[in-house]
Amino acid sequence: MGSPLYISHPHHPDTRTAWLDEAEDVKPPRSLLGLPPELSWSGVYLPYCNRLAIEENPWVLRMTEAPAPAAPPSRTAEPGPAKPSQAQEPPSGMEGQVEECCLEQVQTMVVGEVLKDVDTACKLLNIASDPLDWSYVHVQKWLLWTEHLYRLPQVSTMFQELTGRDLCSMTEADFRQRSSQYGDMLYAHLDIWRSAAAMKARCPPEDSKSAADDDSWSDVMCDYPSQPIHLWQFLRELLLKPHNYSRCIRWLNKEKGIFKIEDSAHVARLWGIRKNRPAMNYDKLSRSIRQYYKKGIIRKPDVSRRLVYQFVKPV
DNA sequence: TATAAGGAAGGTC
DNA sequence: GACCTTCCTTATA
Repeated sequence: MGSPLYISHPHHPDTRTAWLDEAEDVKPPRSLLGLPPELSWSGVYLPYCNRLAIEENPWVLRMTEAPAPAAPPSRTAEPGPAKPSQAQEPPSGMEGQVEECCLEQVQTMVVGEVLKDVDTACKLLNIASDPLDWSYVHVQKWLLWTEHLYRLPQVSTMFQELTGRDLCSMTEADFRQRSSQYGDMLYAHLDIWRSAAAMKARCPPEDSKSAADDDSWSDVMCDYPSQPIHLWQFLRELLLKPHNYSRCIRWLNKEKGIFKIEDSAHVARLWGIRKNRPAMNYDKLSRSIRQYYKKGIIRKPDVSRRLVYQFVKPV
């Protein structure tokens, strides 16, 4: 694998370890999200990398390469932020090496998760991972996706007729000018994507593959190269990413291929984004699923239940 | 009211 | 023609 990333915060040195120490249920300051007080945290659904982006927001998330492995344990990508361990008794000898090793492993793991999440979104949206390669349509897809993930109001209209290159050339102030409330969040999110793209470009192919391939996801994609995705494939892809999508669709019995759509509107919206069908809803999506009955791809389980379907050929 | 089932017509590739 | 998408009616929990 290439050089590990060091994710630091220019003004809040504790933030990095703060979110590393958090459990699954990370709750960034409400004010940073611009969340109305009536919106409960249970309504905020964010994949790992997006929680990361929001956790840092509206500050700047910096992803920089760590120095060479031989660097001292207290190394940082830039001067200033001191790690929490420095405020305590400095570890020495074996203990310090173990701590440093663990920290690097965690950092590598986190970066891997970020890369995987970006990779997942790229495949679901069918867009390039590098924002510089995005067309107008790709930018709108990414914006719709971001709106969806962050439960933002419609902000994509503020960024119309922009290519990815246009977007990348914009400053944070430009983003704020177009959306005073969410511009900084979008800017931070885009920054993560750009950093991830830069990382992928630097990593050897086998490394980027290992970072972005923890299950049969890539198998699904490789089985159907450059073909329009089918609904059943899309659903399976969501199911194969429980880390990100278990709140909207999940296996009830993976061996038998039985799954349940937990949030029909959410899944329909994801499918609509993927297919550029803004008017997609569960009524239409379910009609498409039912077309699979005759084809022997999906059926209702023996004991029919609402929103529960079964792949005829389990994964 | 939301979901399920399926007919019918039309669009896109 | 395959694969949806859209719209529709009817049935059910």
